[in-house]
Amino acid sequence: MRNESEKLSYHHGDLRTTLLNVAGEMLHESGIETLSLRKLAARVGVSRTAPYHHFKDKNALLCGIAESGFEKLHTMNSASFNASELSTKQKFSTFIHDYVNFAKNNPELYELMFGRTIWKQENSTEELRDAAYPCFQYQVNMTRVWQQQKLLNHSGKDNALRASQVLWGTVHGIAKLFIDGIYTEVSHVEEICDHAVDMFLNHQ
Amino acid sequence: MRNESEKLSYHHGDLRTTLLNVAGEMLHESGIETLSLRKLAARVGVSRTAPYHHFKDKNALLCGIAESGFEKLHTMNSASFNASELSTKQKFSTFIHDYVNFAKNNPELYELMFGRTIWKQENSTEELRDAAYPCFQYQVNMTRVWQQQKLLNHSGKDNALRASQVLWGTVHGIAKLFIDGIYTEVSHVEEICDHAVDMFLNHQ
DNA sequence: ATAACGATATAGACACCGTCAAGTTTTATA
DNA sequence: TATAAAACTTGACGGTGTCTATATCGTTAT
Repeated sequence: MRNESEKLSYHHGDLRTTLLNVAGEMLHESGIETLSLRKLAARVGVSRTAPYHHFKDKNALLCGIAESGFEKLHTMNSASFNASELSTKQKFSTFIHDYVNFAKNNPELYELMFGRTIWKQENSTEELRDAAYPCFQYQVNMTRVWQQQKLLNHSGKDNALRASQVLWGTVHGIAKLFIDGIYTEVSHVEEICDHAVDMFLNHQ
Repeated sequence: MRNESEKLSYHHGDLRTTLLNVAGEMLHESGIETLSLRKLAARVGVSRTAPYHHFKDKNALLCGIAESGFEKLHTMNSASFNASELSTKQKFSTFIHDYVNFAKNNPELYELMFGRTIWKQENSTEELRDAAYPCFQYQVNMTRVWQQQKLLNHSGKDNALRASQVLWGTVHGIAKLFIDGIYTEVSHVEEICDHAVDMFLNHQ
């Protein structure tokens, strides 16, 4: 057990958790580009190489941060989808808005969660995939329900997987265009989301 | 004037163009993460700091590469939109497929063109913006025409800018999910695009 | 109680990176 | 032909991730 007076002891006590938390803070504050293991270690008050006893490498640490992001996103999605006071149409609209707003409010975390840093070239850890895949799958399940309820515009054949990939592509794309600085007028986010909802709904 | 026998002269002769071309090759070969000015200089056969006489910094070089990408994309978009043998519906479908395929076939270039490296924090050069903005605007113009021809599903009010932002978001998002390694089955690209077209078309 | 051991933390070193400053060589201009 | 400008060079600095070897602490077995 550690207490305040032992702060300067050789062993930190709970370095893994602290690293994840502080790295998350630094990510939120100044972005993934400037986040370095050395600065993280300095801020935590530990040597440059200490983090390597808790994470295989920088990538593993990043995966750890992203992991908690997926849990957060998954929780958010299921909360609105199970909100009994919302109509089906409202649930769909809420999904679109919530998703993009999640990205808007946690831009650096979102960038990390869905960026090539983690996913390109087999960089994702098994733990990360275990957190991410159920989150992806949940979106497919929601889409299936919306299709069954004839909520979405389409010509004939239903395909929940393909439709969810298009929907996800849309929210992901809108989010990315804002996060990466291509769309600069953040005030238009809600309007664009409203328009997306309108364009996908079946108006017959 | 330079010729083959003068390859080893002190002055390169056309270093700026060569840097852009070789950097473009290296980008295509192994991605933006591993592209360094030092390796580029070595491959061109010039000192580490020589590029700085033609580009303010690494970012300016990257903007130069991206610039040509936007010209290529703009050309592609206007070519299909002006193809007289295509129906309106076919033009819309071609836009969606072509856009995503452009990204699929030039993943690293696309990543650079629309990535935060360039757009975040005022990194884009004026020349880049002069190439990119007309390309963005063209997509708005195409969308306006599609709306006027009642091609797109929606409830009532037309808004070309907002609709084009949603469409762009969709193709951008689909492209990014593939490029960044989240969607791994590249063989499904065409199917997803077909579905996107179907979901956006007015089927009445 | 103490010896041994594994987990945790450390400093040193290496190979990269972008880029600044100062100096050299070539070309263009007056 | 003298001078200035443009193109290119080497040297240096501070930053990065991460490998290796070493030191310390906490726990567990004798």
